[in-house]
Amino acid sequence: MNTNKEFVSRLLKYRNVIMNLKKLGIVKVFSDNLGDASGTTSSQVRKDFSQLEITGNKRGGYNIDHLIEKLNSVLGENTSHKVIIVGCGNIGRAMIEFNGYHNSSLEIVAGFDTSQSIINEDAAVPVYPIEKMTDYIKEHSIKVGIIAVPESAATEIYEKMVEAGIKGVLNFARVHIREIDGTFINTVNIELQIENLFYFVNVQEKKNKK
Amino acid sequence: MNTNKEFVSRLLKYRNVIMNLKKLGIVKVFSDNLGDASGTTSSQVRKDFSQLEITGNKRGGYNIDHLIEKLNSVLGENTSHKVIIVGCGNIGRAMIEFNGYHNSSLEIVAGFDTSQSIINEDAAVPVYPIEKMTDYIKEHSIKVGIIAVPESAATEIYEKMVEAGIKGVLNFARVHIREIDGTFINTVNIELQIENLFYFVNVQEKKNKK
DNA sequence: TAGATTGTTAATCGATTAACAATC
DNA sequence: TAGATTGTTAATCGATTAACAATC
Repeated sequence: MNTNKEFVSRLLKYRNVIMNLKKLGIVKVFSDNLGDASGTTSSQVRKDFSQLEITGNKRGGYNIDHLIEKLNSVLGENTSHKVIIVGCGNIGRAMIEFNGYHNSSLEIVAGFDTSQSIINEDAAVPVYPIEKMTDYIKEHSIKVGIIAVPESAATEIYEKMVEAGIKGVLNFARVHIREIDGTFINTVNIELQIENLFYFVNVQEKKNKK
Repeated sequence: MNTNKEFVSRLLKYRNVIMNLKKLGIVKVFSDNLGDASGTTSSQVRKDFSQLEITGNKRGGYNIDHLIEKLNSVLGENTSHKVIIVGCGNIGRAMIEFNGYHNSSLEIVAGFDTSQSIINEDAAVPVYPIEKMTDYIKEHSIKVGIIAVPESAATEIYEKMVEAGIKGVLNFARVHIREIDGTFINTVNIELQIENLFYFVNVQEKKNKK
């Protein structure tokens, strides 16, 4: 079975769309609709489902409850995912607040920082000094962490996290971190995304002028 | 020539790495090092350069100044990119602040929101009521915008932005937005990334237990 | 039934990788 | 020279797409 990142991300998108449809009272869905809503094609949807041995009805599409059940058994129940965050500057703090009122699957349970002025161990989401990170990860069996520190510190923090037992990292720093065996890194590089957009916008603009 | 997103993103990464090397006083770089630092392979680097007709020296690698010049001519100078942001809640505000002290290529010039309490037209980065968005985009010829509104509002905002003249959008909302012809959307879905990590971490954990 | 949609196979496509001759 | 690295070609790989028979 195909198990790459893109495949899993598509499955997560499908589930997300389906959950929204369910809220609207919809009972069945066609590969065509699901493709549109997920930004892919009907072929792709059917192919993916086929790999998971999810079957539909030749004319009636896919039953939503059935889909959810199957997707959950592959993806795991969409329960809350406890996560810590290192670096509680702008992005870090935004993530913590985002966390609070958005009823998502993501639950940030603690933050860590070096700056004395940011530390607040009594907040709803406590922010501890970085020295306490290793113990916290071990005590709470944290498996996934977010890195929101400056690029110069990212690799070092990553290594410390992994040493303490973290297996997955979402990296907001603007450096490439080399994955340690048995761990996973997803990188979100906002500036790169913006620069990427400008490239395509500019190229098109030049074309149009011709 | 190859012009997909991944290709352009690699070029941007190369430039970023090279700029850092230059700061360190380094004059030439090998495809091997550049691959490592960008999270790709030496083959890929040489292939990419070959497509851009960037040449190195059979034993001496690539001259950094030469590389920067060539990359700039393809990617455009890395000057400041003026951007607006719609939705100034948590993520939006974080982006605005991030913007301030990080000397990056990204410059957020204005924010827009519907919430009266957030609006502040006199701030360093002013936040206007959403009604003023269209005029602002036209007056300042803004080409790229960030969407940081709840998913229910994302598509509508996108369409308004495009109508006003925006060509590229960075989307933080958790929905797939269908691209209007001639425009570009990059999506950053943080929750999806986290869920994606948990999937792989969990799969591995199960494997290890066996 | 006629029409629509699935499920699956084969074709396509393009990106990545490997390999190695050229050459500094 | 010997060794290292580029530049390019060909091979590989896998994901996506297209197509259509099966069937509800």
